[in-house]
Amino acid sequence: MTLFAEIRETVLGAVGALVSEGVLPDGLETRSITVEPPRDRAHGDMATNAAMVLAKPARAKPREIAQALAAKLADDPRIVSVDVAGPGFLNLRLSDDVWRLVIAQVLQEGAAFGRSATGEGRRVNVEFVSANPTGPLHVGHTRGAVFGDALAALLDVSGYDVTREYYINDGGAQVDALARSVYLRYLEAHGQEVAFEDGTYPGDYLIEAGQALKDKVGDAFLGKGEQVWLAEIRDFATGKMMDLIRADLAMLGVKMDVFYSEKSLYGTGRIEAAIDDLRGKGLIYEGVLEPPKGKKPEDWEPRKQTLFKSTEHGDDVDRPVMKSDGSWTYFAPDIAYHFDKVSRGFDELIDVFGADHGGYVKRMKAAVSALSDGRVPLDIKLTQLVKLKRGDRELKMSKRAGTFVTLAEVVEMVGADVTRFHMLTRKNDAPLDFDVDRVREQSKDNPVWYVQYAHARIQSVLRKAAAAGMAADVAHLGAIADPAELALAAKIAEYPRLIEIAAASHEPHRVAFYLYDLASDFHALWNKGNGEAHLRFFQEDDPSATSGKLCLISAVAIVISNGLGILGVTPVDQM
RNA sequence: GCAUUGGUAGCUCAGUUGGAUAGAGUACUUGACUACGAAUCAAGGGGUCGGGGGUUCGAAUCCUCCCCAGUGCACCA
Repeated sequence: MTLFAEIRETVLGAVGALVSEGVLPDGLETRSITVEPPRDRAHGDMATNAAMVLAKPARAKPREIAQALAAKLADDPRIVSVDVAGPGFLNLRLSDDVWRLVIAQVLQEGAAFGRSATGEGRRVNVEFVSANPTGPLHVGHTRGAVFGDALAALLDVSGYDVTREYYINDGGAQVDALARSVYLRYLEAHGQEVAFEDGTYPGDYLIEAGQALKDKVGDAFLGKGEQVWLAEIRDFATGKMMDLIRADLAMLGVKMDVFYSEKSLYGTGRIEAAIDDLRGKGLIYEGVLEPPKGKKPEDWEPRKQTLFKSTEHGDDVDRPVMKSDGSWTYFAPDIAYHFDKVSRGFDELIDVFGADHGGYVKRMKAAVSALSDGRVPLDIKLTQLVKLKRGDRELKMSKRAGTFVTLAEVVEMVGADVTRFHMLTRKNDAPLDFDVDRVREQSKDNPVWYVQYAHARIQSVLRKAAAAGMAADVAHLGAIADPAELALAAKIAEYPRLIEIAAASHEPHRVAFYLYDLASDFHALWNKGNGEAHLRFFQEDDPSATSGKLCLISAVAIVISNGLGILGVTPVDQM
């Protein structure tokens, strides 16, 4: 339980006491009572809205309830003062020892500080990246990869049982195009002149695959028709591309637990089974869709299709699962795949998509809702575009022109840590500028360095103290006494709550912003030591004060390290 | 036309899920190194939270209607 939750229990206890005394009526709804840090620290350490929330149902004035609660709360040894403020806020000031205990707790728990059991071991599947196996990952995929991985880590520390999963789109027409492209490279490896037509992939990255194919099959496919080689080259090529993609992910430090093949759904009755499940629920029918209003496709004509009644589960129109020629649409295997996820017993599903797939969200949610009878929630997180820049120059991405920048290139330029952190300095659904020059800057313009610098500074002090034979010792926590020091401790105390909120909202970027704030508070305290010598962490002539203050900064370092761990960034001891 | 994501300081963006006088960074101005790492810090100005209406003790946040921008819109994935 976080410190805030503990104090909230205390507040609820005070409410209960007033109920039993008859001051407040019984049966009050207390769910919306919150205890949180006040926006302005001058108001105190924590604030609760209890009196205002209870005022209406209790038919009493908020400030009167607040007064009564204040009297009760003042009895708690951890609370040194309670003020009624504004419309009925209760501002609590906590004893210094509360913060010192938090520091002790951080030192004791170390890497476990901030972990919680709020997930209650629920099984959650996070599907992300899932790029087509037709080439290396580019910067767009990078954002999805970083976001998904950090979200998975966030859920992991919050007590969920997390599976990281990649869906390989190896069943559609694009892998046929890949196979044909590799065949061309294969011919090239045999010294033939080839031309890459529309619908093929002209990228250089397939040259190696063509050569490898030649090494494997020799001249067996020369002069042969597609029916001879297509299936085999398709498998060969997608295998090669997945090797490439795995290597890209490894560069970023992303490890998938499951790679799930779309192809494995075909010819195994699994798509049929999924559709049958929907049919059994009366959600499959033959019908003709209305043409979209406004912009009508030029070749539109009424066609009878097999449709999924997704409108029953919140979609805007019903969606085709089978084409008029009797083959499956791309949506059918996706339904089967999510049916499989539900069948595997996950309690929650998360899909991370690029923003260009936003139009796909409702039908996917409808499918999961129908397949699981509303039991399994599916959250779909969209990652917006990344605008890659170098200074003022935008690096335009064009697949056709072959000028797209790969994940590997970005990581080689700036490193995995910088890439990961920077990708998380924006909310997932806000566009992101990624300036390869700026992110390498070593200044506070650059949040990565700023946070890393705080960590390195702390290690520097710890090294210096160690050389003088001093180390952190919780026996001297009393040395943390200045308001500025206690404020930093209070910031540390917010960390577990921040993690809970970030996990609940599926928003890892909150961790990055928190770390920046924490680093900022630390740097501020450091500089205060320039003017006020007693605030310096290392006191040459006072070992006991030093060992107490070292506890404080060690705790900062631990929290930075834990937070960076969630983001997948390695803290540095020296810069 | 429909759906969807955005619109917050000159610029780039947060905003603790409905809380108090809306915050950072950047830029600009002015200060702090005989100093635990100045790769840092402190101070200052800067806002009709796109606009109107509604819900209530209380709205950047929820509802509704407009405006602007990105994305997507039957047998392609």
